[in-house]
Amino acid sequence: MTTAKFESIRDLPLFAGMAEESFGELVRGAFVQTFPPNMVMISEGDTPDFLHIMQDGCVELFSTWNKHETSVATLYANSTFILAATIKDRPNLMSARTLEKSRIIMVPSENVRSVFMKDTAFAFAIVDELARCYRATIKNMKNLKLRSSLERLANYVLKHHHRNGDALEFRLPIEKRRLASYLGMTPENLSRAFNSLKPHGVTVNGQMIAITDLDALKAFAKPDLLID
Amino acid sequence: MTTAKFESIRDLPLFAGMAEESFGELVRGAFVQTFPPNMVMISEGDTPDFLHIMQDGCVELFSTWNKHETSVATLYANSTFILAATIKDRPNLMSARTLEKSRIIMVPSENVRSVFMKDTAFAFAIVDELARCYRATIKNMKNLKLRSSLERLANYVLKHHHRNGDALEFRLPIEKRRLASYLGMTPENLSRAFNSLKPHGVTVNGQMIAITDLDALKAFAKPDLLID
DNA sequence: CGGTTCTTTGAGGACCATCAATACGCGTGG
DNA sequence: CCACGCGTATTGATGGTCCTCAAAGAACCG
Repeated sequence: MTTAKFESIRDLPLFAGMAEESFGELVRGAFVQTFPPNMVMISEGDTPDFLHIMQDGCVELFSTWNKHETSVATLYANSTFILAATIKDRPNLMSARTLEKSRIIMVPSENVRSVFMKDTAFAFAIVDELARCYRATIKNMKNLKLRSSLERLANYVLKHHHRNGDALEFRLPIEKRRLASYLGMTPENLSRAFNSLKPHGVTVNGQMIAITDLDALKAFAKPDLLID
Repeated sequence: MTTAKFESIRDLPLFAGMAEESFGELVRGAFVQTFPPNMVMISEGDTPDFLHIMQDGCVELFSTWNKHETSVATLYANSTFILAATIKDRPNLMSARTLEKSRIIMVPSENVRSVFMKDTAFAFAIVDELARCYRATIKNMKNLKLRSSLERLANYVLKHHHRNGDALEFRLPIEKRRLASYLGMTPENLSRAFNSLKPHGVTVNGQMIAITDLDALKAFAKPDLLID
């Protein structure tokens, strides 16, 4: 069966509810591709021929304008991307590069659009995913516009504290220069910002982050359910 | 027929393709409400009971955190809002206030979700609208992260030049302090920024904006299809 | 082990926010 | 019609945040 090699994504929220037949039609003509690290696989402005689903690895979405570049998001296993561009059949607004060796399932955009019309469960899952991405981006923008860079960093530390099972010590998942770009600051400033967080209960050693005073950090960061 | 008073929205992209029966079911229990100017009708954190469709007037979406407020978007006739929150049945991420007296159609969120499951054309239209909003927000974020405040203002002027049929002179649609907030700056700085645009071919007189040198403005603003 | 990239630190400057004061616009009521 | 009050817009002075440039230290990789 040709769908066998795509079993690993069958249970993702985006596909779990759809009929077996629809899934078969969706992955017809799909293929798995492995990319080496640090490879730009999508450039903004391109028309999206494939919906991308990450099976394994790490991918950064970023954008460029007038010699400036900014990191928009970092994606890990089981993420889908350029869904919106695929659906609307419009040019991608962001570029994508691998940060590590990554295995990615490429589903032809036409399949997505045609199966969407036939399978209600799939359609609903797509709406759900789009709405989720949209809301995540709104949160991101609020974060940028309402907080200083130090506050953004503090909340980033708190968020990853939770993502690591409330561990008080964890490793940064990405390079600091990319974190800086994601947070809308320069690497130099990120370095200084980490130092400025020391009085608020955060110490840094290389990639390792340690929270020494969780209450102080929370008091400073003021995390918010409608942003974080 | 109860759908008569909703005929004005029947031709909006979101509803145009759906079956008459579905439309009837959608607007069952819907109603029109008129709000006075400067009234907060949605507060972030609220659960969305109604999809809002603006028939007439002007509404600002904004957000607040830690005593700071920022303007996210300004909506005019025929816009829908809080669609994502309605679909996901999650709390609103933004507040909404009227800037002028506004007439708004309130469609029960449950109707949206149930009709969505039955009417494929409606489902597709919702995906289209969500994808559009998502992409608009990504553009907004790129604008904020990749450009200086002066560049953002220059591109704002260019965009409204096009929205007004390429008129070289037009009236600002909103107060300057809201424009400042939308662009991520203070009113004082916006005032100075307008002055700084003079060498680039823009003069300001109250609410009136005049482009005196379109080429110079474009050269400075470097507008981009993937942002603007 | 040498080269490359990333990170850190310092000095200086650009950009932007804040505060304060004045000018402007507009609607209300005297 | 004018005076007044209120919110908005502008202008200047000042300070903070953040970027740029430069150089040194640390980590990574062939």
